[in-house]
Amino acid sequence: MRHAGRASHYRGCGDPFQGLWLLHHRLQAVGGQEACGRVLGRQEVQRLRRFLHGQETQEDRSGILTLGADRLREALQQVVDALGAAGTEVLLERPRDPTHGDLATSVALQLAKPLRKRPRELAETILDRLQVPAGLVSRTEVAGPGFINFWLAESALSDVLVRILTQGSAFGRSGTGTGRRVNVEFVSANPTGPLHVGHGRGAALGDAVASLLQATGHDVVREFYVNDAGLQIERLAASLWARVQQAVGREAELPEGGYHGLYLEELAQQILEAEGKQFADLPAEEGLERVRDIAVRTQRAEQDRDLAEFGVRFDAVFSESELYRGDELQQTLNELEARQLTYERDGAVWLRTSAFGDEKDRVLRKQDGSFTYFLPDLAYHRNKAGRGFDRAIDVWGADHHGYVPRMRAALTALGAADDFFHALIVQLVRVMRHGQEVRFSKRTGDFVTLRDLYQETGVDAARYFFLMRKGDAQFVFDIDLATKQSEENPVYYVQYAHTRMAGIFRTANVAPADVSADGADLSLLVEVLEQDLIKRLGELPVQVERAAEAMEPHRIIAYLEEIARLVNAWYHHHRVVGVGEGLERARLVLARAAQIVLANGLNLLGITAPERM
RNA sequence: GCGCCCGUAGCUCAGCUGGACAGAGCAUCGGCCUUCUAAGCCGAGGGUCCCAGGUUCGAGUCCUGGCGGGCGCACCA
Repeated sequence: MRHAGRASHYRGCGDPFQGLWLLHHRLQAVGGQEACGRVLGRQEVQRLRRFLHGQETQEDRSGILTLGADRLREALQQVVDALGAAGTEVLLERPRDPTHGDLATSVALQLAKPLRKRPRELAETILDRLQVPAGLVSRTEVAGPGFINFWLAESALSDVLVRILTQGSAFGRSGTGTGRRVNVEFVSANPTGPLHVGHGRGAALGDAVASLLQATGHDVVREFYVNDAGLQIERLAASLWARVQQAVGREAELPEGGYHGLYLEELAQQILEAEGKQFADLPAEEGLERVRDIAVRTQRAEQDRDLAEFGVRFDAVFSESELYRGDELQQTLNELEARQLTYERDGAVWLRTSAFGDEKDRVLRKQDGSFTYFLPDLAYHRNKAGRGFDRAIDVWGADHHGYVPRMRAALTALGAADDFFHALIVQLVRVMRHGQEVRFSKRTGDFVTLRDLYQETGVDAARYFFLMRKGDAQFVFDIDLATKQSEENPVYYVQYAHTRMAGIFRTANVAPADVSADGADLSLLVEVLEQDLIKRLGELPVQVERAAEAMEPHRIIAYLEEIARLVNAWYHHHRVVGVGEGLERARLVLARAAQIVLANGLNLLGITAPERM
């Protein structure tokens, strides 16, 4: 096991050009439309839709609320630059404390020293000079040591809802990574046995990271690498052959370092049933070869089945044996030699990885003339680069983290860009059941398989649990908690919020997809919970970008739990159906937006968003 | 011995890449189902952010040194 875990109803403004007027103002984010409410005409919606669509690839990245924070940031930046601090980048953040506004910046604090001014005075100066895009901000203040806080105008909020409903399942996507080709390699379990819980964590993480990268515009290939050559496979074959012999009553011993798992005994039985008892009489050499092929095929098929049931699909499966067939090992070696990066010592061929940041040089070809595992791995990653990938992301188990520096060093030696190779390290999983740790070990045959796990907990629960923690944190999987179909189980919380939105549409007798902002007066959404929820819903694209950049899916889980909490609270305190036509329309829009965000987020993680539970 | 990761509430873990009083879930205690699913909502208690220095206007976050836990240090894969 190399990679272990590897609008149109008018409200009486009487202006025949209201639609255009509104549109213009919305696009310019000029305020003053309060008197006209925020009733959207159908044309307006369509034009806004086109506008939004064209903007998709140039998303703002700084802001919390998508359709405006960026302009505010730029306005601030202009003031800062004019003050003679051009090197300082203005950052807008959402304060933790809501009494500090919707957006805040600490530039005045940062600039106080270099400009030799008092932070609060500087903040006032910045505010004086700031040309706040009107219609976006309703209030500003200087607070604390010199923070500048902004409160968003209501119109900015309804823009968020329109945007979400308009984009639908595409909401959350962006184009940050457009044009970048990324290979995400994960699981990559040896075909020597069933996938275990550690592989599950790698599978959930790799798949989610791949989805995050796709959502940000990257061109992604999910790849599975099969170590179908080498010592482990020989041991597997020898183990299976021994089991075949034992199954016909002969004395046979498993090889040293062999595989003791029950699955090989079962496979031996199946082989004999299919091939007849005389199979055991084959000459050892032929028997071993037959049994090796059967073992690898069988194990791969089972792994694929388990992964498919777990909801993971690979775009490519790459076999180590392809490298041998294509002579790529030798080519890689030749290339390294040509670059004079190798030398011979003690009868072995070494690679000067230490010249590229590794702690010591590494052997490529052993004394006995055979290659180390390092060379095929190198050749494989060279192959990835050759296939045109800009980046190669590998999900590895923590037990291989020490392998990262030499891989990076070797790839640098081969001329790869610094950011070409990136290893995502996944800590091994400990499994608890009934308060006791379940040990698993492939060799002793005593372990919890991935299949056991998802059959017991369900795929959604298993994936959720794997993803709710940072990959490189040690993690205890509590089977009892994951299995509980009750409020104690965190998996259902987010799904339930989604289900409740679906319930509203059932009661209202509308198809969710038919809910539209057209004709809805979104200014009626005045409740605190509603406004908080809207602000947070608008963050999805930013959250996805950040999670993709950090390659940390657990951030999406944390965000979704926050959304679910706001949704559940809103649901509990405010009714939608039967509260009066106008308000009901507006709230249906909000419910739909919430449903979209929850569904998009869950789908990104490979978790279903059920209509009913 | 060296390297990497982790150390935050009783437990499992977040903390938006240095911001304003440190959060969630579970567990504990109290309240809420004639109304869109109570798998829910509202509230309470609970903290030396491992320790000690340092950088900074500001540190859970960055630096150094300790302590504790995991993993790794092969001509094994």
